[in-house]
Amino acid sequence: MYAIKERLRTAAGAAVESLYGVRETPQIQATHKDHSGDLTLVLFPLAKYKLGAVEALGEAVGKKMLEFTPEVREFNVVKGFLNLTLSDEYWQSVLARSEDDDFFRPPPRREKVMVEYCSPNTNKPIHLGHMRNMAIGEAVCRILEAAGAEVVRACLFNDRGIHICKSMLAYQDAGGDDSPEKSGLKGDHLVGNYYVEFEKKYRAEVKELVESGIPEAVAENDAPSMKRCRQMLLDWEAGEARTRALWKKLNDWVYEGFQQTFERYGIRFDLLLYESELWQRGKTAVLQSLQAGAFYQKDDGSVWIDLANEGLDQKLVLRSDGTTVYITQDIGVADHKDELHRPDRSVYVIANEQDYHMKVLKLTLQRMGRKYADGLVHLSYGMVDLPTGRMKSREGTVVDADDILQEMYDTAKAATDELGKTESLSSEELCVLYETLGQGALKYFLLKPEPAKRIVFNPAESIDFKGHTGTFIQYVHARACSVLRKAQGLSPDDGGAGPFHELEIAMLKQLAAFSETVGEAAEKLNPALVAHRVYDLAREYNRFYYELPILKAETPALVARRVKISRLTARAVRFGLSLLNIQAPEKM
RNA sequence: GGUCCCUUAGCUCAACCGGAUAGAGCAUCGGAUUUCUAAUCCGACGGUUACAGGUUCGAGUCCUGUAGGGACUGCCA
Repeated sequence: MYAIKERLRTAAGAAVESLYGVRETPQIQATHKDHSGDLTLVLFPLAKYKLGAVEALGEAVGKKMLEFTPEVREFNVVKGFLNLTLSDEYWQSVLARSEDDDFFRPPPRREKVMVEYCSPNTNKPIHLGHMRNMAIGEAVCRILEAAGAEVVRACLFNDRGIHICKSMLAYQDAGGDDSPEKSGLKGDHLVGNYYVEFEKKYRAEVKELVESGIPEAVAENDAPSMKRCRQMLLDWEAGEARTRALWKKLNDWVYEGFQQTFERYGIRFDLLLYESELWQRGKTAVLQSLQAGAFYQKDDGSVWIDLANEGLDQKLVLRSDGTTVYITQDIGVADHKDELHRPDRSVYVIANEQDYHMKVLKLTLQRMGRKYADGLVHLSYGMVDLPTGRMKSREGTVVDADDILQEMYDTAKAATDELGKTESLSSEELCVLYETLGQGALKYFLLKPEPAKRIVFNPAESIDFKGHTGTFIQYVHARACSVLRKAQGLSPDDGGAGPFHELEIAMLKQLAAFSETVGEAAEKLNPALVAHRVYDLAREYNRFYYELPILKAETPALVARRVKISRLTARAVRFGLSLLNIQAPEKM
């Protein structure tokens, strides 16, 4: 649709200039559904030249278009809107081009993009919030690739720090020789359980101290478990052998658990970054920039950046004892990423609770003279909340990723079995199907809303399989595939099939609009646009399928054309879902 | 106090650079299968786009203000 829109717009601009001598290229958009036509030129802006009534201008431009633009079959004017109807020859040419490999792809972008997403802490399992992050991150990668960009998928493991020591400490105290093999638990779940154990014990200590009259803030600092935890962090930083060995053992278990979840979810990273290897790198950079005058130092030795000119506050970048803080580490990681891959853009898929932090990071890097900082993009998304509010691991209200994947599988199985139309599938194929449907529903649920909006997930209500869902779209794929299976051996020649039915044109419009949507989604880093497009296309096909005979159409040529539209639909749906990291089943 | 995000039908979400009578799904009610997969389709019901101003041929969309919800603003990560 790119090409025709641009052509008509240019033609209209030329018509306006030849008629009135003014240079004004009108906007073009899809024609409103209640008016006849396919594309509409908006002529209101011509009013400012005082050339006469806009209706008269529309008539004149329309006549020119009809005369000189073969794609236009007829036109009508409503107020300042010039509605154009495209010719059957044009639609025939779309159909002829449709088999091209790049029919659904936008003009290629020449850029290298690094996308960092997921980035979990290694003290507890992945939860539903990460799943939204991964759904968005992976979809953005796939969309960018479809748009011709080179993509590097990066994941940063927050594998060191006080929170890691918490699970280590609890394991050291009560773990004995517990292990994933012995407990039968995935490594990340096992370690997560010890993290919860720590929090329980620690909270009890704090409560006891508070009851003995100590203020809560002091109690939180002075509780014995917390003191030991801080000591453990110091030991870790000093490289103390036993602490390091324990750290490595638990983290390796966690990584193995994460890997299983990533695989099941259909995700693989190109670049794994470990905070434990990079956390000190930012310090040198900060000290250099301090000398260069980008930062200032207080009397106690701490280093700060003043962002008052940008409407923000002062921000600490190095502690008085010379140790690093979160943003120091991020500076180091950013340098590291740039050095490794020199991406044109570096996208951070991180929840909107870090909007402020990411703003500070970008400004700080710019202040430090990092040219690559201009290419930093924070892809911010809303959190996944429960009806009761935020998920809190401490309170045990997190929705675990592995649990929800299993629940989706079970729900898909129950729904499929109830319908009972899968006799032709083997038990292996059925397992794949349940997984495909369960994840399709889940991922679509996570990707459908605009990333910026927060999502409320109610564990008591299962995610829908009907209506505006992933399942609906998958169903259309299965339906179209069924038609294609039955069409094998029929003549593929769609020549002379006669004028297009309006429902055929509606389908062709959806198919032709696809590449434009992918381009826009890549531009805006917004998978929801693809999600909506593929749904609209699926809905249109259901109408087409219901209203028109395909295999029993009047003539062989017409059968061939409608089969071709079905094949295109299946291809578009498969492609669109693949951009969302969702599988398209051939039967369901 | 400061920075930012969100608010559209009972519920969950759309609305392409500002464009025509704001559209879908769920729920409710009614209809469609001798025919290519009914996880579907068609219809009905449902709106002062939180509120008040402003900009203009035209505002859900842009600007200002107000209200409500949320996040951040730690020598935690």
